[in-house]
Amino acid sequence: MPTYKSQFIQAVQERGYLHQCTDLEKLDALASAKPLSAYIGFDCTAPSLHAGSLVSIMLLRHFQQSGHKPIVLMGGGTTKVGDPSGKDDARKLLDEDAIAANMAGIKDVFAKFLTFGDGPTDAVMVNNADWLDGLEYISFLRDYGRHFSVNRMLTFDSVKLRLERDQPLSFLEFNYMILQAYDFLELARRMDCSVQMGGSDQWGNIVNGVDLTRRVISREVFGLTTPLLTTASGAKMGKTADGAVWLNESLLSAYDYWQFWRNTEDADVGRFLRLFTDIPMAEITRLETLAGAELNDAKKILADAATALCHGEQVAKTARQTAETTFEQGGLGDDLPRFEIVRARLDEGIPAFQLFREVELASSGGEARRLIKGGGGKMNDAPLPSEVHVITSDDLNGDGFIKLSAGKKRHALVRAV
RNA sequence: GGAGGGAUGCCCGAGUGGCUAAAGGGGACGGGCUGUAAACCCGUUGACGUACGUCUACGUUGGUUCGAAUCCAACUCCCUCCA
Repeated sequence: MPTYKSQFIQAVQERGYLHQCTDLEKLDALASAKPLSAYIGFDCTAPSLHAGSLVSIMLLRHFQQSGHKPIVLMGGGTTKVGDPSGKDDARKLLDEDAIAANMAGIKDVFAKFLTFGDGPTDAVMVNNADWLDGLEYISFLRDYGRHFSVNRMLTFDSVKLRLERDQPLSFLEFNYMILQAYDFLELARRMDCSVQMGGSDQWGNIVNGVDLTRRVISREVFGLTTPLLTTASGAKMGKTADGAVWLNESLLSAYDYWQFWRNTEDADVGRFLRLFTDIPMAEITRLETLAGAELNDAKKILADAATALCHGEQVAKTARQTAETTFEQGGLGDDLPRFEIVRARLDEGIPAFQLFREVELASSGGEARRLIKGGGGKMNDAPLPSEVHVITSDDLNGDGFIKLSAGKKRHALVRAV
């Protein structure tokens, strides 16, 4: 493994963030010589970022820790166009209100990973709507459109793959890469930004920005991409039972977030420790030599560290305690979802399938029935004899709770009020 | 503007008048094995009802028929070729 002069490239290399770079040696030399600015763009297509974006966020974090200035670019403008990369269908167009709401949800996360402020290496956040919204069509085409070759644009994966599969690509989406390229130029001008980073699916877009910046202002800027993350068994990274692994606690509880990392596949533990925690390399190297069941300890450390970054130390600790009481002692952790049921109803009795739906362990009565019939529904850790079994206040345990479980991992607590 | 092809459940994809809540696969969920892992094996996978059952569904709207995802008409969107 080669060694690099700059702390940043060294970290990027050894922790597994590097997929492609437009000129690694030169960027390394530059990064060791002076503080740089680098940006990553985030589109506002959802009310929160999810684990898939975490690689990018962590990359900015390392960048800052290495003494450089990270720029978070909110795609308030580009989101209106829609990135065609890696998709067969055009995303449905979001209106301005939805974009603004999404952006508000996304913004908060960054404060946990980066230090914002006015200092030389403090992170800043900008919104490309600031310069994209006011563009004038004809002058934009004349000034910048002439630098883009359609012949070349057609060869980029984001476009080529669509066309090859006979999937529609609107002219609107076709323009996305031009706007993203323009973003880079604009940031180079405004903030002396010299690096754009992003996921490997952004390579084409990034290269376009590098080219455009060179052509228009004759400045050399760099692109660096991270590998596309999948789990060792090939699944897309960032899914839980209920969907995406959101970073906002309002969409995914810290306990579920902790659980997500705790359930990492064996083969991914080392890789994830490098990418998603600040744990020193020497320690990681030691942790990943653990074998068999001992690897579970490494998974807990991974979950602790990742959760602490996103939700705070204390929250991570509580999540861990809940997991340990729930799984290792069969108890009731504090973080399990709780539901209150009116005592009178419970005295009367509620059919099991009905209660399962109410505590959100099943999304419909039918699903709850199937779950219980298939032996996956438990009350107070005992399998339910039938989906119509009536649950009453007699089932409350010594602490005044009824514990309901769907499978081994999903639990909820019911209390009478 | 003209000619042809297409739209099916979370996704892909079969199905050309009743036996179709719709083959098959993927995904997801549950069970088994384990270490809260992977791989593998088994099961489930529209909603509501304890159940015989009822309702909603094959792009949209109408029509033919005892009966339509399947036939007809119009419309919407997409693809291909021509102008």
